[in-house]
Amino acid sequence: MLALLALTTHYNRGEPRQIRQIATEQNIPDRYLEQLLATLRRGGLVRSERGAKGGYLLAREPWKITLLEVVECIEGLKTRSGATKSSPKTVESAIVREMWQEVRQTTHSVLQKYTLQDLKDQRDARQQLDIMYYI
Amino acid sequence: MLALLALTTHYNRGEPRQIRQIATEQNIPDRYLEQLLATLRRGGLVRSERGAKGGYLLAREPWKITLLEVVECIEGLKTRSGATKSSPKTVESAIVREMWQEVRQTTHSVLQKYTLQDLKDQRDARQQLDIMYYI
DNA sequence: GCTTAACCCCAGTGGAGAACCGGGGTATAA
DNA sequence: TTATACCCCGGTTCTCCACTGGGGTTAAGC
Repeated sequence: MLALLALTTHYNRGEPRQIRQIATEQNIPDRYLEQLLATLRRGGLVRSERGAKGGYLLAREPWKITLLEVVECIEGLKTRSGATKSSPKTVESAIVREMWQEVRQTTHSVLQKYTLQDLKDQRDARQQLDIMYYI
Repeated sequence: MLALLALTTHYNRGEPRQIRQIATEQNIPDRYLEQLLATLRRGGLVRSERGAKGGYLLAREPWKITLLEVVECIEGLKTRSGATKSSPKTVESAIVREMWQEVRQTTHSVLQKYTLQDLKDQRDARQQLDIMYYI
């Protein structure tokens, strides 16, 4: 999220952002961040440019990338416990499962209502506030 | 959850329910269930009677026990990553943290709106439906 | 009182996933 | 041609969860 927020910030510049920079700014180990960004690239959320002066860019406009997409991309759309006919053996387990499904659904709807742009806007507003308080 | 649902079912009988029975009915390893119930007891959600003919009972009426209480009891009200002055270093991380906090809050509100009684009612309704379809 | 059924406490094991590190390879600007 | 930065793959460490096992203590029933 921090990395994508960083990419969002530099989105309008049109030029790629390097792993190293993001890593040092956001205190993320760079080799680790590399893997995360690779996953996001395979998921079609960012694109990369290789070679010197290369780096990463958002693949789409930041207001078209929801946080839900981000989460599902990096944690891989888990259909856990082998969804293939893992039958809800008892009525009780089915009820409990559905209850958890509802929980899951609400978190999805929260994550879906925010985009990277929203995050950036919030951050900008917060920074403005901090400056005003500082004065 | 399954164990508590079982206890809810037998709540009106006033007599305790044994770990073994619940375990076999709900396909839970009994030694494991023992620990979970011990945790729930320490959290004040169930009470136990020792000795022969002992077992577990709900500590309160099932409509006064929310699923949120259950979850927080067994997973221990985590203030993760050492909440003690783990300062939100950057503005970005603060924003992201607050976003996750909102997700967390919505799951809490979902879990809070359901009680064990609700779960039991749902199960009873489901069972009735199953019978009708069977006929 | 003795047995037995049940809870009680504590200490460990195994697997999964997340975070992270390292060693090389490949594309591209200068 | 070289330096930069992405690319791929494999391994390590840590933590949590589910689960197991070895003993204790309480209390009902004979």
